[in-house]
Amino acid sequence: VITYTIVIDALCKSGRISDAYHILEDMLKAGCPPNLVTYNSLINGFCKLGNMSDAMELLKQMTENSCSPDIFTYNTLIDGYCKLEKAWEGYKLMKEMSDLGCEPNFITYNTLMDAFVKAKKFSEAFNVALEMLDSDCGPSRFSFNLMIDMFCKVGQLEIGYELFQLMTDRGCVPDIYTYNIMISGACKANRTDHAMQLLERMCEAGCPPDIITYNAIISGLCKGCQAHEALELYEVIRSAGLCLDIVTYSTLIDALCKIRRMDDAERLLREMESNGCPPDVVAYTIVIHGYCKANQLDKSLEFFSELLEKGCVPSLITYSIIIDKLCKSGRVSEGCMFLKTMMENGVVPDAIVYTTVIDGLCKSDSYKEAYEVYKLMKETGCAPNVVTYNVLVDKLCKTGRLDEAIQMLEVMEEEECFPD
RNA sequence: AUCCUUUGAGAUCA
Repeated sequence: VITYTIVIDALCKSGRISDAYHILEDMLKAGCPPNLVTYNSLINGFCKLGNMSDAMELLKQMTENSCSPDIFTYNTLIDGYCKLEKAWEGYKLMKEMSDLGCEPNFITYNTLMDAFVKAKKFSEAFNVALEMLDSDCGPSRFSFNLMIDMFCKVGQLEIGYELFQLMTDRGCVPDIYTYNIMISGACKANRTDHAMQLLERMCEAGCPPDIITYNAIISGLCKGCQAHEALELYEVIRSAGLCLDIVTYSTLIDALCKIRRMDDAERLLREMESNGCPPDVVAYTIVIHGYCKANQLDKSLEFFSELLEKGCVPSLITYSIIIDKLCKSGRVSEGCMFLKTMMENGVVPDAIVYTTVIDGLCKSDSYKEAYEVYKLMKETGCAPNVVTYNVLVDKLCKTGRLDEAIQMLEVMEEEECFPD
């Protein structure tokens, strides 16, 4: 059995699921009954391929063969659902296993929390965190890191700090992830002062900052309009013996763009190239955005071509930035054309690009066309957000079409999109 | 045999 199981697991991990399944059939024929681990390995194989129906089928089959699923089985299945963005199915399965007398462990909770956070379902994630803390599953350092991160992401720094204390009390030693998560959280909440304190604290705790730590701080400083301070860190990083990575460079380039030092930004882009760190889409997009803000659309378009020449694939954000600038430079029809090109290149528009175009059309007095785009976005299953409605309502109000504006507010209410 | 967490780019507003 062990030999068979090892082979099955290896086949599953290299994606050869049907071969693995044949071995299971051979085992059954040869009168060598698969054990729990055999089934778990195969279920994991199906789950990793996103084939939940076959995975669930195996769950049934193993039960019939008097092999009861254990915590590994359920965790594997829950993770399978989570990776398919069906965290709710995973959550239901957790309740089910609990009812069947198999208590979830910290891995079960970690899996679900991570999935809910990635789907931005924070209240659900919060709920799972509470269930975990209430249980006696003994959350791991990993669990605490996940929880702290999710509270930081919703701006609840204080809870993050409390959890930091709690984990220490429970004998979990904070690691570099913990510190980086908290530093990034503090930076995002515009508390670079806290971030700096944490930086000192981690050094004292014998956990030296890494490039990710500095990247987080640089990004925080840039957001707080302290681009100059961010640029000073360049030297600090060097003297700490760390290498700048692609994120450091892009963040610094963004800082330079924000203070309109486009020449320096461009120089740094060239420098990263010669330092063996070739710019990616994000780096190019930052420069493109910088030139847009500096009213040099021609330069932006030059960098757009360069990006294509270098074999980078423009992202939704790259397109959005150029579309926005085209619209705002009175070249709305070109903006619309660009949107079309983008879609032809297989990039699926989101609410932000649609809103960008709608805004462009509104501002060029083409409410009718704007409304057409709004309808199109709804037809394609893209939900308009508050900003979309703000743009439309603003235009209606400014042109004295108050009745239609009020109607629009009613639509918002129907869609549970609440005015801000 | 199961989770693998932290850092960079986009839209409205007097």
